[in-house]
Amino acid sequence: MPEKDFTFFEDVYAIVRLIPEGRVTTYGAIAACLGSRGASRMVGWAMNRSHGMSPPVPAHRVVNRNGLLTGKMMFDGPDAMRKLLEAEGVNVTDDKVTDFQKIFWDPCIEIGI
DNA sequence: ACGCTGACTATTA
DNA sequence: CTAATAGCCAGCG
Repeated sequence: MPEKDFTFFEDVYAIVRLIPEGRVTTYGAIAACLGSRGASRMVGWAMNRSHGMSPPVPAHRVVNRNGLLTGKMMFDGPDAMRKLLEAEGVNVTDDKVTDFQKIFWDPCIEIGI
C-alpha cells in the first residue's frame, strides 16, 4: 500500500465529506483527530480552498469551537451558510448553531481513532 | 528561498 | 470576567 500521499488538508476534505446531514463538527475536532490540535487554522484554510472541488465539500457543516459560523462570508452569500444549515435541519441563530453540542458530530469515530 | 497570511484553539496575565 | 499571545501547517507573493 502506498504511503500517505494525502496531505493534511486532503484528509480534512475526506472527513468533512463524511459529515452526515443535520450534523456539524469543529475545526479543532478534525485537526485533533489528525494528530495536530493546533492545526485548526489549516482546517479552516482548507475549507476556503474547497470552493470548486469535486465532490463539493460541505464546509457549512464545519464551524468553530463555539458553533459560530465564522466562514459564512466565504460562501456565495453572507447568509448562504446559515440557509444551507437550516435546510438540513440545523437551527442557526445570530450566526451561531443552535444546540450545537447536540448535533456535534465527532469525525474521530468515522476515521477510526 | 524567505516571510506573511489565514473560516482556530488554548493558555496566561 | 476579558484581552493578548503563542502554536499550528501549508499555500502564495
